[in-house]
Amino acid sequence: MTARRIARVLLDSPLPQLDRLFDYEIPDELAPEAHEGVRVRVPLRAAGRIVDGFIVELDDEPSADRPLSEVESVISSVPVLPRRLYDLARKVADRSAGSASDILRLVVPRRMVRAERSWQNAERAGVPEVSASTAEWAATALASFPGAADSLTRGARIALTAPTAPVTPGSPAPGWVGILAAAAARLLVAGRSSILVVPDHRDLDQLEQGLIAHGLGEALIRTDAAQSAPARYGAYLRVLEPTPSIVIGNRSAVYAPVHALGLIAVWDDGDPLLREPLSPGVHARDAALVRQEQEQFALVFAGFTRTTDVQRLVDIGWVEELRAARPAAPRVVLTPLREGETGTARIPSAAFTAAREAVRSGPVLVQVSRPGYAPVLACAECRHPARCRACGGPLHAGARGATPTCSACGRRAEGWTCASCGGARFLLIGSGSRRTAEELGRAFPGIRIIVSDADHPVLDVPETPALVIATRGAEPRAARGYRAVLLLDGERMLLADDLRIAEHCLRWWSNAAALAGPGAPVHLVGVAGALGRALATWSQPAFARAELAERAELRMPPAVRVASLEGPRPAVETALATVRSDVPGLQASDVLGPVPLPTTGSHDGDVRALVRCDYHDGPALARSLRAALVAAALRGRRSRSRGGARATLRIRLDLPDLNLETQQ
DNA sequence: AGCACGCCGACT
DNA sequence: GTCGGCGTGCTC
Repeated sequence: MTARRIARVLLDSPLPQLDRLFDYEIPDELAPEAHEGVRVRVPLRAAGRIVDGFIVELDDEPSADRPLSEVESVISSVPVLPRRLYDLARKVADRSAGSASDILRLVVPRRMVRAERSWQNAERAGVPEVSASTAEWAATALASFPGAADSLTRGARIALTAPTAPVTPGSPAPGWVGILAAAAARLLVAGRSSILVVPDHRDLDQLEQGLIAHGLGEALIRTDAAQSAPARYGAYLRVLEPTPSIVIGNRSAVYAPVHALGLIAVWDDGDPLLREPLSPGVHARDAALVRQEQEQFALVFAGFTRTTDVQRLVDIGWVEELRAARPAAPRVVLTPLREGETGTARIPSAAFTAAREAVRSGPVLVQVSRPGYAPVLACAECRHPARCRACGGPLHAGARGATPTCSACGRRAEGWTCASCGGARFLLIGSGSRRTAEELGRAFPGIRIIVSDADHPVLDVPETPALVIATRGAEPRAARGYRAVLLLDGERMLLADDLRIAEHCLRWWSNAAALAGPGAPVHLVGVAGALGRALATWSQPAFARAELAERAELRMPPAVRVASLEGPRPAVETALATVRSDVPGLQASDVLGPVPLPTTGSHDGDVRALVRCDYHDGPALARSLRAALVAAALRGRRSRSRGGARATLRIRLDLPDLNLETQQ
């Protein structure tokens, strides 16, 4: 009996029933290349096709044991899936009831032959140098948080509120960039790598510029979904090199298999962009926490605000709070809105005066809740909301006198008449950014007006006088800070149908307030109470703690974990039965629904149920959901072949919210 | 997804 | 005795 070489292969398939390792024999001619971590093509006989996969491990076994198929070919001899990355993907997938290959697809780029060849021919860069001046700068910057350097080197889990001013006076890099850059520099000196995760592209640009400005460009690797496929693959090959580096990127960068990981920093973890929209929908914060359980590195959650998710970790002692030696806060002025004020009076006179004063010396930021001109229209006769004739969606106007357009389907409503009274005239309700710009333009003659929203974002504004009207999240940066910030429409923002709206508003306002220059006033208009006080006293962690206590009482996330199950009613009911018997800790009140899904076309007649549980029961819930998903996938084929509806079950774990309507 | 296998009824 | 339809289960 002779021994044969076998490979355990993870298949690149989204099918839940294939999410395990398959054994293949390695034919002699492939043996020299078939290392651990390489991409291979293997036959799946029962499926009658060839599929891609990764060799996760190698082994020897006697030939006679069982018949095995052979590895068909080795796609590339570069080991792109290190064992520790597979282990991480496995753990993250298990925690979220997803497939390991769904995680790895986000991390390991497709092979690009030319990029691989040029990387192989390029000279290996040595260990990146950190100049004495950079090391000294980093030490000084970190000193603004007593104990930071020690926490970073001992691999602590940290939550911190970033400074709104640059860490070095006069530096072009914002304070948050300075702190993250200094932390990465500190670890690079110690020969360790860092991963800095930010929500969007603009953050990435700023971070990249800041790192280069502080002399850390040599170690920098940017990973970015907007890169070309060869550039992504080239960057990934650099990440794999056995030298310390600083990887910056969006949510998927959290998995980067760098050498000697010393730090993962997640910036502004309340931004929804940090949650992967593709199944299984893992948040970068959760992925970082899982990773921290299997590797020894410092984990930093930094922002201008505090999410209830991170505050929960602080409260249970899993994450420690790192405080600035001299906490600096923007100068927030709570400005009430008097009854009966209309038009430009939605800006109270105190805020108006502050803007007039401030705009003489530079840019003033005005944050509004909605883009466009008039976001809502109503019948001038009966005041009923104006609706689209085709789909019933709400109408809005792009400009004064323009034909109304449906906000849901985009159709133009030529010759609109009111459905309830037949009236033909409508009123413009509310002010979007363009209408606000028009109003302010009249009030501030001769002052330049700049509008920035999600569709037409402006990244930077000059230091010259200007009124900058921006929707939340689209605020441009002003190099030396805004001379004043006006946060309008707070009341309206708080009306959104979202159970976490107060937390979100505090994040939007904090992020805008952080753009104010030193001593510049920030007017929060029309918001009082605990929320207004939290911004005014810059005490977001205390607000998050109070919010979390309320959520714990109501058994809402993040005090508990929540899963959603969607699909045809029988599939959801069957899965719920599985979950009920597998997770004994589940209370009857912890299963919500099933209720019919709003009909969106593709899944007509589907229902949704929510299941919530304590963190203690989370692993059992994830395992049970996974089993239900595999069972549904096997059963689903049968009903489909009988001509039945798609029997697929869709499962998500760790929803941010219980709200059934606003969940995507 | 796509293929094999096995059970059962209908035909040579 | 054996051909083939269809439901079921698996994929190294």
